[in-house]
Amino acid sequence: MSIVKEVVLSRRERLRAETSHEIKAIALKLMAEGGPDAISLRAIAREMGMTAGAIYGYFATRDDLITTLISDVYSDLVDTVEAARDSKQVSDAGGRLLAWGEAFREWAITNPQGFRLIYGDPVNGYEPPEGGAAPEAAHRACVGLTGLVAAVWPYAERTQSNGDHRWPDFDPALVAVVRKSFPELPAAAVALSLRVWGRMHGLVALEIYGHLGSQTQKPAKLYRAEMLDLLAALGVADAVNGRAR
Amino acid sequence: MSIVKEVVLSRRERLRAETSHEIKAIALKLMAEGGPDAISLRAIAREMGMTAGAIYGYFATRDDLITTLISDVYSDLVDTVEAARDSKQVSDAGGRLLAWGEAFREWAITNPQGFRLIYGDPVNGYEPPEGGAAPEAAHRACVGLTGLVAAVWPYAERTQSNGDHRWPDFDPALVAVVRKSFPELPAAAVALSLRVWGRMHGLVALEIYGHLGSQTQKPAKLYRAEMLDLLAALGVADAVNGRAR
DNA sequence: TTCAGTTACTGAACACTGTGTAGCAACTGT
DNA sequence: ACAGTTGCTACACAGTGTTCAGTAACTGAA
Repeated sequence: MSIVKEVVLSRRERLRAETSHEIKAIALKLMAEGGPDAISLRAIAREMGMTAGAIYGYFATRDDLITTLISDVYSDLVDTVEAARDSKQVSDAGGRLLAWGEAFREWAITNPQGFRLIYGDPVNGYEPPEGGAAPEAAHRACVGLTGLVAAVWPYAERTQSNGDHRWPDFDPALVAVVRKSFPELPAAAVALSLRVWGRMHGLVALEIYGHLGSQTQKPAKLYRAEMLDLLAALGVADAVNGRAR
Repeated sequence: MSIVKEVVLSRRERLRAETSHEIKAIALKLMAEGGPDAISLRAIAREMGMTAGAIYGYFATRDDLITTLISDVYSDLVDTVEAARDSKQVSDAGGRLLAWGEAFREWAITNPQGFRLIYGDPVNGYEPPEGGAAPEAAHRACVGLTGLVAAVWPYAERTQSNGDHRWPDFDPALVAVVRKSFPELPAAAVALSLRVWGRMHGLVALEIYGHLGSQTQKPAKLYRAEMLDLLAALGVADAVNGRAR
C-alpha cells in the first residue's frame, strides 16, 4: 500500500466505493420499505447477490453501517431544511424560521423511517457511538437553527430574555461556535433555539410514531398553528403574510 | 369448565395470575436494565426457570406481551402526572398544568426505557395493534390534559383562539368526550391541548434519546423555562409563584 | 382412593438474526 | 509470469420468535 494517496481513484478504490455506496443504498431502500428493523446484513447481501460476511469488508460492524446511514440521512434532512430556509429572503426572518419548521415536518412525513432512524431507537440493540451518531449533521442543524433564532432575536429579546440561562449551562463546543458566529447573542438565545427545536420536534415525533393520528385528522394544520403561535411568541408574526392558509 | 365464573379465584387461577404477573414484572426488570430490546421471551423464561414456549400459554405472541406492558407502563405514567396535578389546588390552574408538565419529564427521566416503550419504537419489529397499543391510558392522558387546558382557557382564549380549528378536524371519540366534559370549550382549545402535549413531548423526547445531552448540561432548567414560557403564553404566568426556582 | 380430564410445561425443531474465521479465487503492481 | 493483496464464500456459533408433540402435574368426581 502506498503511503501517498492517489488523487485519482484506482479501479479497486472505485469499485470499492461503488459497492459501499450500493450497500448503503440498499439499506436505505430496505428501511423505507420495512422500517429500520428491516436493515439486516443478510437481507442486504441477499439483495446484492452476496454473503452477509462480505459486508464486513466495508463496515466493521452493523452498528457502523447504521451510524453511517444515520449520518447520511441526517445530512439529507439538514440539506432539506436549509434549502427551504434559503428559499426565503434573508430579511424575512420569520418566514425563514417558518420555512425551516414546515420543511422539517414535511421531510419527516415523507421519510418517516428516516426520522425514526435519526431520532428514535433505530434498530434492535443499536447503541450510538460516544458523541452521538451523527455529530456533524446534528451540529449543522443546531447552528442553522441558532442562526435563525439570532435573526429573530431583536424581536424576541423583549419577551424571551428571562429564564436565568448562563453560558456554562451549554455544551462548550456549541458555545464556541455560537459565540464565534454571533458574538452579541446572549445565552438565553441559545436556550431559545433549543426550545424552538423542541417545539418542532414534539408534534412531529408524536405524529410519526402514531400518537397524534388517533386524536386529530389534520396534523398539518395543528403543526402550522403551533409554528404560527411560536412566531407570534417571538414577536415576528407580522413578518408572515397572512395568519393561516 | 364452569360457565359461571367463581367470585373467589381457584388455586389454578391464582397461580396463573401470579405467573402472568411474574412474566410482566421480569419483562419490566429486563427492560429497565437493558432497554426494551432486552425483552426476549427466552430471557424472561430463563429468569423464571422456564422454557420460552411456556410463555405462549399466557400471551398469544410476543407483541401481545409488549402491548400489555405498554398499557401498564402508560397507566403508571398517567397515574403519576395526575397525582402531581392533584397535589395543587384546583383554583391554581397554572400550577396544576406546570405540575403535570414537570411530573411528565421527571417520570421520563426516571423511567427512560418506559418512555421509549410508550412513545418510541419499542422492540425489534413490534407493530402496535389497530387503535394504538394502550388506547385506555392514552385516552386518560388526553382527557386529563384537555381538562387542564379547559381550566386555563379563560386566560388563554384571548391569544389562542386563532388557527381556524373545527370540530371535524379531530377524532370523533375525542370530540365526544370533550364536548361532554366541557360543553363550552371550542375546538381551538382542543387544538391547544394537543399542542401543549407536543411542547411537553418535544424536549423530553430529545433528552431521552440523547439529542439534548450533547447541547446543554441543564436540560431540567431548559424544560422549566419552556414550561414557564408556555404558561406565560397562556396568560397564567402570574398564577405561578416566582419565575424560576 | 382411584381415575379420567384439564392444564402447565418441556424439548426439539424451523427460520431467522449478527458475528466471526478459514480458505479460495480473482485482481494488482512489479 | 509471479507474488501479494483483497473480495468474497462457506461454515460455525449464539441468539431470537414461534410452533408442536409429548409428558408430568394437578383437579374434580366416582
